Amino acid sequence: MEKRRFTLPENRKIHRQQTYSEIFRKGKRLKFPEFTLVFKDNDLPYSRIGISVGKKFGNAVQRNRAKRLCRELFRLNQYLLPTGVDMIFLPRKRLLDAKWPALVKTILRAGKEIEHLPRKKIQAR
RNA sequence: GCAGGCAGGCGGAUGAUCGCCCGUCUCAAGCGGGAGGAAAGUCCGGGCUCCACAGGGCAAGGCGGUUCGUAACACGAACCGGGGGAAACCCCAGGGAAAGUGCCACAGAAAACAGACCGCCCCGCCAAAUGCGGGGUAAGGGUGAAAAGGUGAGGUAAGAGCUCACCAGCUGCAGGGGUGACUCUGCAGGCUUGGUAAACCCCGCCUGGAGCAAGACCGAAUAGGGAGACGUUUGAAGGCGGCCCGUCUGAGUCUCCGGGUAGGUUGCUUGAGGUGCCGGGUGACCGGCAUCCCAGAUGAAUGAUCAUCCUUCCGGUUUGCGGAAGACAGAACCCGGCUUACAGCCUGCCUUCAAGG
RNA sequence: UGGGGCGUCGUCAAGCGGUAAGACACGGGUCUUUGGAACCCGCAUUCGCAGGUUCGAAUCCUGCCGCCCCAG
Repeated sequence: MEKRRFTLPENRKIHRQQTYSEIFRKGKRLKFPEFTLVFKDNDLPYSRIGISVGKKFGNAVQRNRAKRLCRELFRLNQYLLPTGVDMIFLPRKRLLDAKWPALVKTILRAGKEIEHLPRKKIQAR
């Protein structure tokens, strides 16, 4: 079995404001108790991650923790999630009180739902 | 021991696995480093950078006991003065109200060039009392946050700093102490001049403006500016081609310069630096020597998971065990302060009370 | 980073040193067979919070807290 590396290079992150607005405009949304996920197909051989946490969420410590948890969720489960998808995490307040196994469960369920949706689109074409 | 005051410190620990950012010439590996006492609020003061600037004044804003400390401060230290507390100790924007102007509600006679409601006293009118009129007075009354020195004696028609003694306070002078704020003692004076300047104001002192998104450098694509060269029946340039010839298209093409957007680089971390020892100073702090290099991100790193231990709580209670929680809070150019938030714990000194020796 | 503004009853608000207006809403009452309307009465001892100045502070000063808006 090939040894997999759980790294997160710079090009797996979404940086540009334009990309964010595009995903928000054209992407689909999935709501979970801990966070909302906005996602859209990209034409790349890998998936990318973006995180958006507003000022209302809390102070800097709480915002940072939310971002780091989301990033770890994506990084550690990147081979179990569909490829070629841009996804933006919108954390909710409950994320900070959630337990790690529950979060993993949620992200895997999200991955399955995403995988089913684009296939329908491909078949329709 | 209880209660309290002051000063200072810590801010969970260790390991494993998977990651992130920076440095080590580049990539990988390896190695080294990777949030705080407040990093916070952005309330002051500086450094640094750019712009402006002969000198002086005004305006505006800030500060306000004194002397030190400091790069500087609105900060700190010591002291002085005032206030609070039984004490340790704490608090104070703490210059000027005998330069001027304003304000002081209600109550009260009167709230500030002093004044007269009730009183008290004298005189006149009336036979007398009451009453009325004229005058003197500021002791007593009541109002108020605040009422024109206090007490006693003399004095008087009644009284009054009108006079005297003592006390409080003011001004001036002299002397002693202190660098000084100030304080102590003595003498003289007028007898006493309300509060408010975080009301206007006066006096003294301070302040040029912006901010690292400062500033510097590199710089696409597209559009456009300036200069020059070669060209438009004597054909520049481009296509075909390794190149020349040739042939086709054909009116612009090429070079240089300057500005400059996206973006990138730099500023960017060695500094009024930390730690230890010694010395000076009551202290803030300063000096010397040794030693250390300790985050530099930029759509923004410093994390996650799992163990073991520590602290606290709950169930349980002999131990064990099971479960939960671990404050406030995240660097953004860098320092010095101030202010605010903070679970729990530790250390030293001091005060009061209680008990014992 | 720099600058500006606002917090007063449940809501909208006036007041800017001397007892905190008013409107709507709400509660009670009068009137009416009942409801509405009208009228009367009631409704802010934390004026965002904490200190200070003053005899006295919503108002003046200082420090916090929250919200909103600009500029680059």
